[in-house]
Amino acid sequence: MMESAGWQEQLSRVGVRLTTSREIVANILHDTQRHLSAEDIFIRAVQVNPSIGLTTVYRALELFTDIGIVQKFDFGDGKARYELASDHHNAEHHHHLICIKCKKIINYDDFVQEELELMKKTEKALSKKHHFKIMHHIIHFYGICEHCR
Amino acid sequence: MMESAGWQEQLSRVGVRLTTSREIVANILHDTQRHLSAEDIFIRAVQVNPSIGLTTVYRALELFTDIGIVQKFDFGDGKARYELASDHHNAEHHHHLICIKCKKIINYDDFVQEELELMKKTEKALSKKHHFKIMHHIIHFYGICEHCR
DNA sequence: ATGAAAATGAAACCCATTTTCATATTTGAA
DNA sequence: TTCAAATATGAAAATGGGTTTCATTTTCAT
Repeated sequence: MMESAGWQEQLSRVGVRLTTSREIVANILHDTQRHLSAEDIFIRAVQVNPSIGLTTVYRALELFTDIGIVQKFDFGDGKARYELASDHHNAEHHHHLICIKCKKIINYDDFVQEELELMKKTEKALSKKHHFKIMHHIIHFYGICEHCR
Repeated sequence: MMESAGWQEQLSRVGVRLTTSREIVANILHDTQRHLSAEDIFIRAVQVNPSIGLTTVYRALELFTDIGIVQKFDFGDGKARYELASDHHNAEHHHHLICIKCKKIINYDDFVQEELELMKKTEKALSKKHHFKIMHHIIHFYGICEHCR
């Protein structure tokens, strides 16, 4: 998979070291479309380097989230999920549809164009009104999936 | 504040008992504009009835959430927050602006009209496409507040 | 009033995440 | 290159929301 390009520069720009652990985590996120938990990522990381620790995975994820190359989500099942931020790499802007029964998560990107326009407008207004520097937004739809009816 | 009206009927309709614990929790939620955690609610509940247990508060909140009269949120600070659902009682439809540093939460209701239209359209499309029965949605904006810059 | 069903409280438990701390790795200055 | 300071890592222990268990109490239809 050629490029997980970008995150390296991002790290060094922030003055943080480019380590193999971090590269492994970045690659795992880069190579999936799924919504992985820290443990999911850890399990995959161990395949690459059996000596990696869960703690390190957590730390890499926290770092990436702080820098802004990863977005952390809570879908209500008690564990956080991580995805590459939508404005990085090959990740497309999208949102989530969550089944409140089985917790299945579906990505969708319908109406993103309209949504982005409205969000941009809203962001602008909110920034001004509340003096916030807005970094990103999330939209979650909760419902019951076909299978759980 | 006169009525926490509505929740009683809602409970009995679902075949659940109307207890004083539940009333206390419902009233606390009804009387605040804040975004209370289970413990916040517990602390206030104890003022009313010192013998109430934290467990009971959690159970009432879970029940209310399941029934749909309360909405549970995760703003990323490790504890869930609860609000009356926006289509009940005196609660207005609104969304949240969250400071990623100090975790302050601000309600906003700008552009809700446009937002609701877009959301309705999106919900319809998503329902059809993914065979989901959509119950509700959330929108969170994350950024840095004036004070934390 | 009364008993079966449902709700409660305290304590024990669970489990994702964080912290601690001793060790190892990286980097830049000499 | 070499070395020391800064940074990163892993294992184990700790933390802390939230949940489960179980014995007791409350509710409500009869």
